[in-house]
Amino acid sequence: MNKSETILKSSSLSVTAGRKRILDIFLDANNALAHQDIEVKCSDKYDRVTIYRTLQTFLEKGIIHNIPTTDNSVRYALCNEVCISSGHHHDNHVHFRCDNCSKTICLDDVSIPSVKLPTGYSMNEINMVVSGICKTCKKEKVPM
Amino acid sequence: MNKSETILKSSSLSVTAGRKRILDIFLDANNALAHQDIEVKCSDKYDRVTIYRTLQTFLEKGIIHNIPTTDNSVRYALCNEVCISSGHHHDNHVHFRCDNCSKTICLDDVSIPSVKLPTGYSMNEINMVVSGICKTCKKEKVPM
DNA sequence: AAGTATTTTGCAACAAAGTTGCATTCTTAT
DNA sequence: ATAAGAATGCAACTTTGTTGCAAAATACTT
Repeated sequence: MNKSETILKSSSLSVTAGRKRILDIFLDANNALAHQDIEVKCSDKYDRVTIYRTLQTFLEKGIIHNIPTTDNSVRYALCNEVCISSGHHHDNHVHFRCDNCSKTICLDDVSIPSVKLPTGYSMNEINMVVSGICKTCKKEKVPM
Repeated sequence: MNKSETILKSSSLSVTAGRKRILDIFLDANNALAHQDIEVKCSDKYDRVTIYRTLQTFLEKGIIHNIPTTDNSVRYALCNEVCISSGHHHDNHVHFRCDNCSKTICLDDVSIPSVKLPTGYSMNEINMVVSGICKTCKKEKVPM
């Protein structure tokens, strides 16, 4: 039983070829993926509608979390073990979006600092997205 | 010369009825607006395409800024005077999205705390969106 | 291991959101 | 007042997202 299968079972989802495939795509990726990215990688085998529904299911089960964007193309990334095993979100990390390669990644080690809201507001979730130049792109520009 | 006209002129944009209207909608609003919200308020008079282009122009001129969302419907809000007069963004405030009324607002007085990125990353912009229950919705639930 | 109930999937049809080119209209500057 | 340039509306189109339903796959029971 491979990893994707284990995750699906532990989230009490039935194991189907499509779900395994999509989950594997996430496991292989080193950055957050938009619906579009997934479609490109497997629309030959799985229907667009299936991808929508699968992402929705994964979100609800806490297998992936979404990252807000400013360009109407929400990104999704695998949650950490804690989220997956508990079935709900514990993510508290900063996301980074590279202005150069436009990849979005989870900075698992950078946690979101707390903020004090004005009186009367109560807080549920915090989302923080930093943009700039990523490690890889910076390296590629400094050479020689 | 009213406010919208002043803003347009100071951003060196030509003053048209459509731009004035859309800008007035923002000036009147006490929360961030999605394209859809604007369309509802004026698609009888102005074409959908014009709204897209106007928002794009306002963004580029630093009249409005966009707020990332997780539901593929970016919100826009007026920038503060500093942005508008300087022609580029100086926003550094936290945004709040109410889970109840789903309005998004700028918390102009809450500034985004700084974060330390891992080595190799350089920072350009930070975006922070907090969700929870807003002042107004909380009040409405506590009565009697 | 077979049969059945339940879930998931694919398809089709549709609705909504966003884009592009071009002719017309409006602004601005002279 | 006019001419040059910019903005708008329209049409056509592409992309993105949604829904209902029949067929297929999965999981559960015995």
